[in-house]
Formats: sequence, structure tokens, C-alpha cells
Amino acid sequence: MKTEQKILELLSNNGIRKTNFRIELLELFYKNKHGLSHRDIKEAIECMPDKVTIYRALDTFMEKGIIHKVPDINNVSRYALTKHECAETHHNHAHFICNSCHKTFCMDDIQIPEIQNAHGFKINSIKLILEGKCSDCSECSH
Amino acid sequence: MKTEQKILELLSNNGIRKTNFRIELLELFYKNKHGLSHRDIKEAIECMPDKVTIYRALDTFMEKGIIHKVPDINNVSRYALTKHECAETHHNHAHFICNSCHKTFCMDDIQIPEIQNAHGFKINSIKLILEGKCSDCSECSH
DNA sequence: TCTTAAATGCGACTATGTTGCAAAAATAAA
DNA sequence: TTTATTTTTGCAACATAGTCGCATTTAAGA
Ligand SMILES: [Mn+2]
Ligand SMILES: [Mn+2]
Ligand SMILES: [Zn+2]
Ligand SMILES: [Zn+2]
Repeated sequence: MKTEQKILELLSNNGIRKTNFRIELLELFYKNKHGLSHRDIKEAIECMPDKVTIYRALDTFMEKGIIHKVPDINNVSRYALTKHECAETHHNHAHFICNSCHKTFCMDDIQIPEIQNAHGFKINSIKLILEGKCSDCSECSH
Repeated sequence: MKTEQKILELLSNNGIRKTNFRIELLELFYKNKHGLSHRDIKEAIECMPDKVTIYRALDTFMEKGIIHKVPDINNVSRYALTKHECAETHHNHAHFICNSCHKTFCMDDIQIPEIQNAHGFKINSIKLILEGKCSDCSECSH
């Protein structure tokens, strides 16, 4: 299915109105393989929405599970498309942060380890964050 | 050895001057079992330092390895004492975040899993973050 | 076309964090 | 003890991230 079509369905299925901005925002998420910050979005979106509009779209997409938070080095919120189109239960996955370009990637195929309760702490979920160099930054030596 | 004594040695060994504020800040870190944010510190410290003074002390302690960053739910910087007094190499360890009180704890005894390189990503370090309920928050039901 | 609920823009606001510079305090040297 | 050097501190100004209320606009349904 074409991306454009998928985006319109995604908005329909979640009862979100098809405004130019929200369509363009989803296109941006589909185009990028890494997590996007508010600033990334502000700089990339053509129709120049107010910053509040961006924050509110991100909130809405989060609530509907269309996007999810990804970790970031500098304490900034980043988001990426939630890929599990079929899964009802949230598919927990690892994330990779490149120490060179600071991009964050979802690693859907890496196994999250099981940890048993420790010292009175009741563990509900586990986050695994890998750091290193992404493929783009590995190519150039030194 | 008494905490007071340990603090003075810690400052001496790292060439940091023994000001009232920095001593009090280290006392605060010794007293707390969980990570502290700038705001936590501002509210707890008696001698009411300027916010910049706090940020700079944290920077200095970080550089010397006296404290380290711990994760936080709301993208705020949090810090905790680095415990490995003997170890030269940085002892990598897991962290636990309580979803109820939002405190972060260092879990020195939990094994960090080994992950092999995946799809061109070169992995240098691994962070493991556990979420759930801490012992304080588990006690009270519901 | 008309209605209504969602989405947007604007202004004001809070919180976190940084930088430059001058004054104060801690340590080392005399 | 006094002096000199280097840290540490406080202040002001700034930068960026994020939130809230309210009036206006717009998408979608009747
Ligand atoms: Mn992800
Ligand atoms: Mn820790
Ligand atoms: Zn990279
Ligand atoms: Zn708790």
C-alpha cells in the first residue's frame, strides 16, 4: 500500500482530522528511520505550524499509539512511528543511540532480557538502550 | 570510616575545594539512596546557593567521576554517587525507576546482558533501565 | 449549507540549563 | 601570618523546551 494511503487510513482509524500539517507530520515520520525531536520537526515541516500545534499533534499521536517515545542523549523528547501494525499488545523493543550523529533507532529484532525481581523492587517493564555508532557514522573511519 | 571524613577525602583527592556548599551537597548524595535532580538539591540544601553554583558543582563532580547520571522519566538530569570506590574501570550497572514516586535507584548487582552487533550498528555500551514499583511504593496496596 | 467538535495560533508563562564577568573565598606560597 | 594564585560563587542575561487558556479557524458529519 502507498504511504499516502496508509497515512490517511491511520488518521481515519484513530478519529484524527486530516489537516495538511498532520498529514505532513506523518509523512515525515514515515520518511525517517530515526527518532524525531520537536526541533527536527519544526525545521522540516513546510507549512510552518506554531510550536504548540506540533506539541499537541505529538500528544495526540502518542495517545493513539501511532508514535512512541524514543530515548535521547540530551534529555529531549524524541518520537518514532510505532511499527507493529498488527499487534494489540505493545511490542517492547530496544533502542540504539549513535554517539556520533545522536540519532536514535528502534531495534525491533533485539531480544529484551528477562530480569527477576530484586530486593523488593517490583519490575513491570524493561528498557534496553544500546549506544555506539550507526551504519552511516561507522563508514567514515577515525 | 565516617561519612564526613570520606567526603573530605573525596574532595581532597580530586583537588576540589572544601566549601560549605560542596560538602553539604556530598552529604546529601550520601544520605539519599536515589538519584537527585537539580530541583531536589535546590530544595534540600540549607545554604541556599545560586542555581548556577549547583549546576557547576554537579559538572565538576561528574568530571571527577564522583557522581554519575541516572535516568529519569521526564527528561530531567539526575545524579547519584558513584559507589565503586576501588574500581578504576567504570562499573556499568542497571537502574530502576519507580513509576509511582519517580525515584531512580542504582542496581549494582544486576547483570547487564551482552548484545552482539546488529545490522551495521556498532555497539559500545548498553544501558538497562527497569521500571516498576520501589519497595516504599509496593507496601501500600492499590 | 449549516453545525459542531477538533485543530490551530497567539500570548503569556514555567522550567531547565548555559555563559560571561566581577567579587569572594580557599588554598598554596612567601 | 601575610600575600598571591586559583577556585568557587553570585548575579544578570540569555537560550531552549514545554505548558495553558482562550479566541479563531477548519474538517467532517448532519
Ligand atoms: Mn522505538
Ligand atoms: Mn547508577
Ligand atoms: Zn550516527
Ligand atoms: Zn517509589
